[in-house]
Amino acid sequence: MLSFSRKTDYALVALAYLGQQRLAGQPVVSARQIAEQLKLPVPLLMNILKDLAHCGVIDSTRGAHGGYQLLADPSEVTLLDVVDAIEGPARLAPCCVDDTAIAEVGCEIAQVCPVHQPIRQLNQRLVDFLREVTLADFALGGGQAPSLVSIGIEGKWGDSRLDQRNVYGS
Amino acid sequence: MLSFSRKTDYALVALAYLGQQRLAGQPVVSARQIAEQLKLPVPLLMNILKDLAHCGVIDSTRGAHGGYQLLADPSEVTLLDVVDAIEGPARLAPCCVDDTAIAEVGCEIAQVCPVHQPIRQLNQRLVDFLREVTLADFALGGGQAPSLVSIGIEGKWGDSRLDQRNVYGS
DNA sequence: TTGAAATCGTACTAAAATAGTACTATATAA
DNA sequence: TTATATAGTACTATTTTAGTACGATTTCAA
Repeated sequence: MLSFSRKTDYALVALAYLGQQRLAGQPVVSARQIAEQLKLPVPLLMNILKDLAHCGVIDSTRGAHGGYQLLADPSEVTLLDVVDAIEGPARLAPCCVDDTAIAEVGCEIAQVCPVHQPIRQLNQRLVDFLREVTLADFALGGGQAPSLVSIGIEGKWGDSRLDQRNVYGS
Repeated sequence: MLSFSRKTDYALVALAYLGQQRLAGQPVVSARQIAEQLKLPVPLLMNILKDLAHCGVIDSTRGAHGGYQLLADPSEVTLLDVVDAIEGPARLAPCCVDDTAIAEVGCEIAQVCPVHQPIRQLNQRLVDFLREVTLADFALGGGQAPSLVSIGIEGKWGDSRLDQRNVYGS
């Protein structure tokens, strides 16, 4: 539906939290602690953090007193990195990326399809956009969110809430 | 997955086709004809066209010799119109639009969530972006695609293909 | 060396959204 | 009156997403 998956959503919240904790002098945080603070299901969050670690967005330390921490500066981590880590390569349509897969499937209207090229161009703009936005834009006190304030919308903090993340049940 | 649904995809192809037909002097086209030309499942395409007509993007004529046609100039129809018609209001997360629904659900981390406001701002940028792009950008010969060529990517037409739309089986 | 706390990897199940179908009613033109 | 077309609605199947489970591995500390 042209929206982030809930997992990407969780990832952003978790990453913002990691950013806060680093500023507070406690860079390494366990999945359990994050989940408890943000009221997220623990095993799901663990999977998300695993993905993020696997893609190099965060660093993981095993064993007792282990946990996760931000690797790079928040302004170095782009929204594209996060989306790619959780949802796979961002693309408006399969044909925007996966040429071989298309060939396999064999789209019959190849000679007719009027939207292939425009959609690829759109996709490129989307990707560029996702690369512009960084974690610093999502972390309280972690930056001035340049690419966000540039649109002239500056709501106040404090009445924040997310959506239907599963904080009301299990 | 931050992508168009297949139905939106079909909608864009169909709309582009309607644009072509109008230029060719045959503005009114039946769903069956569109589906045959573009190798799309007829009943599904009909549902899509119904949605588009319902939202005023296209006009429908019933009865024999009836069909669908573009209402406005392609440069007047935005990508946001199409996405809204097919997928409902575009939003990166539920909390970007639906404040009452959030209240019902009752997100427990309201006082903590660090990403609510940034995501809403992002969403606003996305919506603005979708409003910039028009059908003219998708119709062959229907315009110079200003918002697309502006990124400097101009592939040639002709080797177009879409993705796994169901053109290879039923 | 043992136990607790943590991540790693993988596989599985459940739920939700999407894709696609079916059918009846209504309108229009010949 | 018949053929062709959309309107509306409801249903089913498929795919994707969300969430769970579990055994293995690493680390620290007693």
